[in-house]
Amino acid sequence: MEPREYKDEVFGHFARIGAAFGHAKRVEIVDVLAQGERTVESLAGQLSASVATTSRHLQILAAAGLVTRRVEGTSRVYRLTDPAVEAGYRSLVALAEQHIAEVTALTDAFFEQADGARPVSFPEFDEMTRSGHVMLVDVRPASEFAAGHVDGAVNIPVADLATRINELPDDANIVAYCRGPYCVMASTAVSHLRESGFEAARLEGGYPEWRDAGRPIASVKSA
Amino acid sequence: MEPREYKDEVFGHFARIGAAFGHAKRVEIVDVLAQGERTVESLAGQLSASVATTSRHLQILAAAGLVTRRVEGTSRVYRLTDPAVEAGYRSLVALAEQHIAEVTALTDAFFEQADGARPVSFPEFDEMTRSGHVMLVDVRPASEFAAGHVDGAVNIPVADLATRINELPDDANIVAYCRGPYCVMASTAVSHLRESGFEAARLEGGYPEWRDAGRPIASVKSA
DNA sequence: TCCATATTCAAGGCTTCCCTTGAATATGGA
DNA sequence: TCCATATTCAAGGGAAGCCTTGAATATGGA
Repeated sequence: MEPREYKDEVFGHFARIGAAFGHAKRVEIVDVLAQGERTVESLAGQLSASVATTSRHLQILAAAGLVTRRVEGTSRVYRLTDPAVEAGYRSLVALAEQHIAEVTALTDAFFEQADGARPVSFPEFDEMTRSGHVMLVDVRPASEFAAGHVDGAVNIPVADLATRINELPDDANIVAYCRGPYCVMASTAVSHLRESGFEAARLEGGYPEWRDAGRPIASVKSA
Repeated sequence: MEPREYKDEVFGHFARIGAAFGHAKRVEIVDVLAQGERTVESLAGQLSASVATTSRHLQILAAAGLVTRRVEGTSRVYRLTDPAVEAGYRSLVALAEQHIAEVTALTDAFFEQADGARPVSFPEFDEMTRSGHVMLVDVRPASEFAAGHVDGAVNIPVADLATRINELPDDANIVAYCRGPYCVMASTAVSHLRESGFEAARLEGGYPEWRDAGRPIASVKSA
């Protein structure tokens, strides 16, 4: 084999990984799977994409070795192959944040108009906790909460918020979080809560950022 | 802006970075630029690609914020925007090595037939140094050697090897290195040296791996 | 066995990307 | 000023990727 041929093959393999991250829906799949495993249909709903398209994207990710699956009844449950995939995804995001000014501008603008509130940083959250009654709400789906959550948080998935809003004390400051700085669930929850008369704000980072900062976490043991 | 629309935009930006890494030639460009800056023409030669194509790829990388350039006379000298780009590239490579079995298989097979010699690991190199006369040769181009090299190495670019072969002592064990485990220059040099009757082997890692292992390095100060 | 559910496959039309060729632009020096 | 050099741009053909639709496959339960 000629050196040129060898190089094209090796770099071609590297490029396959890059290309796997080269479509918005596939990046979103990785983002969601980083929180826990999912069936095809559940992912399709999350992505607002058809099941067939989602299945195709999952196959591309699987061909690049980024995801694997497990059969459970008639469903196939996909998950990230290993933690290195999430690490790779995070370095991709870091590059995007650093080099594409639009990402931060877009994010600031979206959340500004979505919930009209400045996010609460971790130190600010600590301060709020010391000075008053704060309730921390994890608005992700129950399965993600079970896989790992901020120690002391209460799980109220954003889908259930309307029916469970009576569980919230009137006098508390409510702080909501979800999957991370680009996840909109906490923002949606905050704007609903504010419309219902609560004091509410969104935590700046989500569960992965909290965990990676070495802060206390917990998970639900399966019975 | 609707949440779905926002997500598509943000993940679309992330995907732009992924897509920038989604072509073999572009990955190779990043690999080469990680060793030091280069002009378009010089890159084109290295890639065995036309200047126009290389220029186009560089523009795609620049649009993703991965490279920038500097004008020098009639040339434009491209470089990686910052060290985070190399870090991102390395995590891509790590994913490929871990998940695509073909990469390691291909690499082993290629070097086996290319120089027929097992590469020398860093500990083995230390052992060789202790027990006998070893000459370490950096076969990369002079500009890359100048930007940083293994402390104590001698620079003989692979292109000059034929004319400078008389600089090498007959009785030494020669160990060659270049840009890394996927770089073929050291392998080419080793097979030439062996044909000329020298004892020669290839170091398993290249300069970046040596440096990242915290081993002693040096660089040439510009006069 | 038969049906409902979950996923994958196949065909198509549409868009995007890639490379080649040849022309256009810009810079430095004769 | 004029030319040589280095890079970028523009147009066109060919390949690859994406999404939709509808059919095919596989599993669990009635």
